[in-house]
Amino acid sequence: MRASEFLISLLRRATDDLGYAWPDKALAEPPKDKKFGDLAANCALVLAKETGQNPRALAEELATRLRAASEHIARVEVAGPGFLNVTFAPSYWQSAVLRVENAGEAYGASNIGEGRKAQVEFVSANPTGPLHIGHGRGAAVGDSLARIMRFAGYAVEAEYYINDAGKQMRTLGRSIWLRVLELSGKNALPFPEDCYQGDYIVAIAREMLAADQQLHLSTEEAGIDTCYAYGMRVIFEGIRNDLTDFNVHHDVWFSELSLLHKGAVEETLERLRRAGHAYEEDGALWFNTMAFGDDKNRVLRKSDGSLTYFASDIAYHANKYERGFTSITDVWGADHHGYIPRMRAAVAALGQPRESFDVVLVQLVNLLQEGEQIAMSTRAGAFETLADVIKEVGTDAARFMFLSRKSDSKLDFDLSLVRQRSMDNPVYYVQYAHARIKAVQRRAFERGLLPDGPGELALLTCEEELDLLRLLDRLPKVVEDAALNRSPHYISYYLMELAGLLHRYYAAHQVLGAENRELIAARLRLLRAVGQTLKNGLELLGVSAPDSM
RNA sequence: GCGCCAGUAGCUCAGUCGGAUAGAGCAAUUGCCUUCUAAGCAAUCGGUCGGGGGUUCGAUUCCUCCCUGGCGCGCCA
Repeated sequence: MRASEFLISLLRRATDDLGYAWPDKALAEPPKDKKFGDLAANCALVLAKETGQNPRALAEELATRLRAASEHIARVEVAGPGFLNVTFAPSYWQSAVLRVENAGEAYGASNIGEGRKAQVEFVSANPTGPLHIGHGRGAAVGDSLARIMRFAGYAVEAEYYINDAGKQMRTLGRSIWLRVLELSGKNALPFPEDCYQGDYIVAIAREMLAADQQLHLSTEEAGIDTCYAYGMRVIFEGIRNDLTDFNVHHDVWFSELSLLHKGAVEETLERLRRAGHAYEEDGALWFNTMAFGDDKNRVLRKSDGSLTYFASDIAYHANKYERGFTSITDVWGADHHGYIPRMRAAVAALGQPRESFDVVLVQLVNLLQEGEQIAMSTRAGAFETLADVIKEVGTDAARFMFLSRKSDSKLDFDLSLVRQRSMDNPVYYVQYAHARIKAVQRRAFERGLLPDGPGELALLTCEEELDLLRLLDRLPKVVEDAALNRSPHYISYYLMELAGLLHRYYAAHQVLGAENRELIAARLRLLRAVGQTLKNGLELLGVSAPDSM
């Protein structure tokens, strides 16, 4: 059991003995200042507030009981307004190594998800052009979130929703078709503004013409259809390749068209109508989202008979619930935030609990070079696409950069910084810690010092070692928090801190140069546990843990 | 005009279901490589947590009013 859980279990017993119910808001966390001990518990403060008691007196009573409660408790002090500052015996922290060794690759995993079926949907970019850097951030966040939730005990499926129906797909076909005509010298008209401008459209047109030199002789209708089918396939292949290169995995690729073919959208509209949430007005079909807190009601079917995106999005989410997910997380670009109230309204109208649906907003990415903004124009400039960025800085550096910020805040992505090997670019700092450990292990092996030696963990008593042990102990809690708050960046910050402690330890103490073999063996065990923990954390971010750098 | 997000050290950012003297990296200054990887370590410097009120024993955190920036407010997709 990790330390904070252990402490809370002791405190629960103590409060029980005193005849109080355990306050759920009470926490046991490392204090800001180490001089306050290993963990600070605020339960006396919370309890005093609830019961109108003197917090310090209550804390004293709890402290007395706590001191007698376990041999692992070395010291308990009442401080400030009524904190319980608790210091554990080193033996407790040393046992963290055992917990890492026993769990191995699973260290940090937990079961707070209780096996609930959870879906994380992310990227879901329309297959009308290559992924750009903003999609990359959503991809990193969604993919990492799926990994983290899986590790925290959810049964996670990662999904990509393909908007393969609707007007923009026809626009794609038309864009390519017009380029085909242009390249064949048949059309001197200026290229329309509402068509896709990117160079990739021209490239696809050229490719198609090379394969079929008679293509431009088709009728417009057939030409557009051909171009659409071909273009979508090429672009979609490109998207899948980019995601693979970016170490991003989706379990399910869900087609909007398949929903329409099944009649699921009509069915959903009928369902809303029967439930009294949809009504006809001005020749259109409306959804009364205001009844669920939205600003205004929204159109489902326009007066010209065509469906809105919102209609198929509702059907899509209804479908998610039909597939048995009880936790649904959508990762959206922040420019879609205005969509949240109506989607929440839809979830409520479908009779699903509010907490079953989450949206993680990912803010736009500001692409810089040497501190200067690179214009994200429609022109296909250098480094605009995700593929270019990966090529330029690598998957590890790009993912770590995306995941080391709260997703809902703007991100300056400076190519020159992400390329740099400095603390401005912490991915190397963390990876280097792992590589250093591996280097020591290799050297130990060469010298015949087995990394698997028993090593008396009780010898790990210096301050740097205890700092590492205390932090190892916390990983499971960090993963839980990251999963519950849908915040992959918690993992990044944890890893930077752990890497920092490792580097400090490395500089302060010789592992292989320790006084005796027992101490060497104990330190090798500690290093191995730290290495495993770094690796597990990096895996959650989808970043590699290299053995050497 | 309305709504969402943000404003924390010179820069980039954590922290915010109320807690103790607000943290990290970078930058700046100064040390540390004949010893396990210097992509590293140590030390110094650096703050009215955008501003004003309020609630509280206690507010960067909660409420309220402003200021600044980004985004969004279609029978668009």
